[in-house]
Order: sequence, then structure tokens, then C-alpha cells
Amino acid sequence: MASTYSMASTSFGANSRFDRQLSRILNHATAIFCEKGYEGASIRDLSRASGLSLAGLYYYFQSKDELLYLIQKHLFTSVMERLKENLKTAADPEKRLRIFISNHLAYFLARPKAMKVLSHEDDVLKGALGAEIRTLKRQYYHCCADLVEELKLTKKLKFKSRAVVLCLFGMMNWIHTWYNPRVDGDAATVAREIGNVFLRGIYASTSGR
Amino acid sequence: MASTYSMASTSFGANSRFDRQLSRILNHATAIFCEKGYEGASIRDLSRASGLSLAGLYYYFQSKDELLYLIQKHLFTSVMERLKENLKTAADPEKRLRIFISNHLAYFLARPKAMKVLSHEDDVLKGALGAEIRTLKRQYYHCCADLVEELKLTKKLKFKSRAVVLCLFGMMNWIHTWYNPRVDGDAATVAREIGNVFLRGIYASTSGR
DNA sequence: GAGTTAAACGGACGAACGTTCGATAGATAT
DNA sequence: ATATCTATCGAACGTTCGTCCGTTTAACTC
Repeated sequence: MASTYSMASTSFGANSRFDRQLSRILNHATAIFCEKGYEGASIRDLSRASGLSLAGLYYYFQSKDELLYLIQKHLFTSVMERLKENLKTAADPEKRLRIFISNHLAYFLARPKAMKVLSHEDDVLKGALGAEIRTLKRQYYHCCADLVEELKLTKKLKFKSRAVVLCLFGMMNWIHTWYNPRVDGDAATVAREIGNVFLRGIYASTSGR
Repeated sequence: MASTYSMASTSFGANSRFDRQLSRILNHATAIFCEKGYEGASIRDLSRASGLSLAGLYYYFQSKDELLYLIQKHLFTSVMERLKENLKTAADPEKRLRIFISNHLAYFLARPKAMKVLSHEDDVLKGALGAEIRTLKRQYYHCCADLVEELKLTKKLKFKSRAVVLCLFGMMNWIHTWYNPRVDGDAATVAREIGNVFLRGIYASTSGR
């Protein structure tokens, strides 16, 4: 009974055979959770999709909850990892915020199904697993909030930080409901457009109304 | 067997005793769908919450699907009704767009659970019921898109209309994940803030980048 | 090639699911 | 007083659910 998991960079990270198979299963699970929702998806759906038996699947995880936990945890740690790497290349506050936006969109528009699972099954997990995911999410939020605060101080802007940061997340995360690469261009294009709206939106606000 | 429903203005509209009871049930259903999600919520949960038996509930609707349909349909028609009323009071394109935003937020921040059900259970309805809801949604989207287009022409602005309209919806609809009236102020306050970010965001864009 | 571990399986468990049937109490109409 | 209709109920139907037990095959190790 293998009970520790290792995570690498691409997809769900694969070293040993166990990791590779688990990765395959998590990818199938992501697709199914995306299509039917966590509650609407059954382990039997996953069994059909992955070609493994019901009992065979349970060799790789302990419960349906843990399945969702593994997916969400991997996504948060993975996008955060890339963010930290990308932020090293710039010191200018505006550029750094643009990097956050393009990192977020590049990562999640390349994984639209994962994006939906992350934002749609946001508060499904209860107990310890849910608490851990919420912690990761809060860390990611604060990365963005810090960048906005940095910019705000540098340019002496005036706005409610909480509100505008959550506006930015709204613009970015709502995308999974409408994005079509053929109509809307690639991730970099959308990142530039959202960055434009957001930065102009907060730049003009040096006075009250 | 009663098979036609009437809808009035407040909550779920109540004329006859039947309508009043149906309204009560739909309100309970909204709360439960909000808390557990459509798939995760059971008719038994609704039975417990409403104090009616399982079989007694089915006197008021034909299926769980129809329950969700009734909720979503009422919300769309109801918010649209108010919008049209409110738009009568202004002719200036910018004011009209601000009215759309404040109408949307006033309506949905007063019904946070309904807001979540509407955006969270967006694509669960299949078949004819789902198609009808999607039509209502498209109409509502176009109301907003037309207002943005109006403003764009008047002020000779330059941007991808589709992208910015969906950015606006993103900001507005993401709110159900974070809004706290004690921290973030009332609906009018949030509407002003989002309106500021959005309008400044699109006003500055008369050139390409 | 014997022995051990890893990986998968069939088949079942009890519980919960959406839905329906036939019965019934109260109200309304004749 | 009788008949009809509205609103409700208990009890069950057939499915599907997540999970687990015992066993078997496949893959290494020595």
C-alpha cells in the first residue's frame, strides 16, 4: 500500500510507475469532474474512463474526497511554482503585476478543465483536506494582493485594495465560462486585455470618485 | 393536478395558496442548492427543510430538474424586469451602463444564495429546460453588450467588446465568492467601485496597446 | 524458479438517491 | 349529505452510490 505521492512539473508529475498511473487517473478525474461536477461524477464514471476496475482505482487513492484534494493541491502548488519563477525576471511593480496575470492565464487557459474544477468545486472539501486547500488559495491570493499593494504605494494610488484585487480575480477566473481560443486569441492576448482594463482602471483613481 | 405557475415581483410571487407554498419551497430549494450544490442536494434535504413529505413535494413540481429550472427562470426574468424599469430613467450611455451594474448588484447581493445557484449551476440543465435558461441568459448578456456598444460608439473608444463585456460580468459575478456586507459596504458602494474600474479601464483605450 | 511485493480484479455491502402509488384528511361545491 | 377537489402522507420501487473484502495476476528479487 503506497501512501506517499511525489509531484513534478508537467501534468501530474510522473516518476515511478505508480506516479505515472496516478497521474493518468487524476487527469481522467479532472475531465470527469469538469464535465459532471464533483457530486455528479461517480467513481464508476472514472472507472469507465480510465479502464480500471472500481476496486483497482482505490489502490491509488483512499476516497473520492482525496481525489479532488490531490487535483486541487497540485494545481495550486504548480501555478504558484511557475509564478515565483516568472516573477524573478522583473522588478518594476507594473510589470510584476502583468506577470501575475499572464502566468495565471497561461497556466489555466492551457488547462481549461482543471480551471473549472478549481473554481467550481471551490468549497466542496470539508475538514482537514478542505482547510489545506483553502490555505493554498489564500497564499495565492496574497501573492496577487502584495503585487497590487506594491504598485499602489509606488504610484501613490487610492482605492480599496481588497475590492480591486477581487475584481481582478473575477475577470481572470470567470474566463472558464467563455474563453474560446479561436475567437478570443491566445492566453497572452487575453492577459494583455485584462491587464489593460485593470491597470487603467486603478491608475485613474487618485481622487475619491 | 396544477400545472401552470404565475410569477409576481417579490421573492417568488404569491397569489393563490398554491403559489405561496410553491414560493416557499423554491426559497428552501435555493438555500439548499446553494449550500450543497444541485447534485449534492437531495429531495430529502428539501423535505426536511420545508417540513413537507417527499411525496408532498412532488405535488408542486415534476422533477428535481424542473425545480432548478423554476428557480433560474424566475431570477433571470425578475432581474431583467427591474433592469428595464431602471433604464427608463436615464439616456446618457455612461449612466445607463452604471445602471446595469448597480441593478445587477442590488438584485443579486440581496439574494446571495440565488446568485450562487445561478452562476454555479449554470450548465447542469440539459434538454429543453436548459435551452430556455440559456436563451434568457443570452438576452441578459446582450442587454449589457448593447449598453457597452452604445458607449463605445458615443465616445469613439477602441477595444474588443466581447472581451470587456465578459470582464465586466466576471467582476460582477465573482462577487458571490467574496462579498461580505460588513467589510465591503452595500451594493451601491460595490457597484460604484466596479463601475469605476471598468469605465476607466475602457476609457483610456483609444489607441492599440 | 521460489518467494515476495505491486497492481488489479469481481462481486458484494449498506445506504442514499429520485420518483411514484394508493390512501386520506380537510375544504368546497352541489 | 354527498360528491369532488386540493393538499398531503407513508411506504415502497428500482437504481445508483462510495467503499471494501478476498482473491488473482503481473512483476520484481534472490
